[in-house]
Amino acid sequence: MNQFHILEKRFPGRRAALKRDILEQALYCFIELGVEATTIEAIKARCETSVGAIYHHFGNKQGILSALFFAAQDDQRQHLDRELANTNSLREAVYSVICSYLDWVVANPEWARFLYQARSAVAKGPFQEELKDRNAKGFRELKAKLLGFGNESNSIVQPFEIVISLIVGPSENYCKAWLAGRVQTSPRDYREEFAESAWRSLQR
Amino acid sequence: MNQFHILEKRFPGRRAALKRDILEQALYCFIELGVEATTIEAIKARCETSVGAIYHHFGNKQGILSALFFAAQDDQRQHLDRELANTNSLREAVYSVICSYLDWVVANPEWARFLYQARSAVAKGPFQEELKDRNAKGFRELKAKLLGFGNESNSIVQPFEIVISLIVGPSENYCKAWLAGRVQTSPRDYREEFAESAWRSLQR
DNA sequence: GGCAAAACCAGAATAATCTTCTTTTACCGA
DNA sequence: TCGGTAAAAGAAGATTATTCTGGTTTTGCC
Repeated sequence: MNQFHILEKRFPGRRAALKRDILEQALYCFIELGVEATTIEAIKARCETSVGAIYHHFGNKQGILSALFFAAQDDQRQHLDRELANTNSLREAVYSVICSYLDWVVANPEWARFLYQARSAVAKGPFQEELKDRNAKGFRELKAKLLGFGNESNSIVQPFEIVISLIVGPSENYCKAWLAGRVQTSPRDYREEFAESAWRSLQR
Repeated sequence: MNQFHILEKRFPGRRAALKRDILEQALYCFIELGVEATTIEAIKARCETSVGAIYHHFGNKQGILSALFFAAQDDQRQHLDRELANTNSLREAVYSVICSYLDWVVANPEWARFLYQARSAVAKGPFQEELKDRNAKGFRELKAKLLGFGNESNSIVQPFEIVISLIVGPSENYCKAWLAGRVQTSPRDYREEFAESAWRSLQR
């Protein structure tokens, strides 16, 4: 199982082999050269196919970018959902949001790097609506889960608007720094610190 | 004083008028259409100049992007430095980091939006080294300031690596959400919450 | 198996875009 | 005023994205 199980899961089977290969090589290019600097030609060369095939599968460059982006985001969200499913208290839920995030980034550093890099491009591209819908759905579900612990949820400080920022903000910031090489220690090593710290920051 | 005092300060004088205008229109395009989608042609059209003039001043598209990016980042940093200069305790320093950040974003929403959007493009482009150096310098200085409060600084929880993430992570996350329209309340209204919350999260 | 329809793939042709180059013009100090 | 340097214009060239046309393979169905 290599790091491309994400693609295998999303585009399974023999028929989609080239599709997966294009995406895999495109991911490499995007990470290596940056989104703007990777050309269709470069992707084509890496997987020894034709521009026709690429455009057949993805329509245009944004199509490749978006397919990769949504695949990664969905996998991340699935991972979160699995962790979140069997939590029975607010504290557990907060811990699992943070830990599942840190774990996913450490397990999929290339994908994480790509997610950070590509977000703004996708947000401006032809799939901006889909991105908005997905994000809105994600936030709605997370909100429902966090507010679903009855009385305990009331202990949460202040308006809910800022709660998610308080929970994931620090972890997100640190993961970016780690992926950029600005700090060395793996985010996993700080699970406790981030989780505990987030929990404290929620108390009034 | 419009929102382009940042440009006036950085490229002053009559001679630089076109230069500023190009940057101003380019900023508009980048925000409106996204970095990838804005063409030199579009910028040219907006300020009624020629491609020759644009390339004379900036060399290439990345040059425009980087000039804007560094201008914004420097202004933001100057704002931080001014706030930070007259703080005399760790608590005050933490507060001023957060408040100066929130204030700057609210005062310059277009620039802030642009900063978030353009970062990854600059990080991959021909000015990546300059970006790295600037960031490294910024972190070094902030670290020195925060650790310069003698005994008080020792009360800070755990390794310093994660301290900056704990401080600015939530604010940053919330500002992005606000600029994207996902939340409505101005970041300024949550100054106290973010500052207090960050301070608490630092205590052991 | 045989057939039609759809999906798939290749590569040349086209169009959009970036960048360079040459020429002209404006500015400023001596 | 004059000479030099910077500024500006716009045509020409290079790169890159996208389309189009034609052929091949796979699939669903009888």
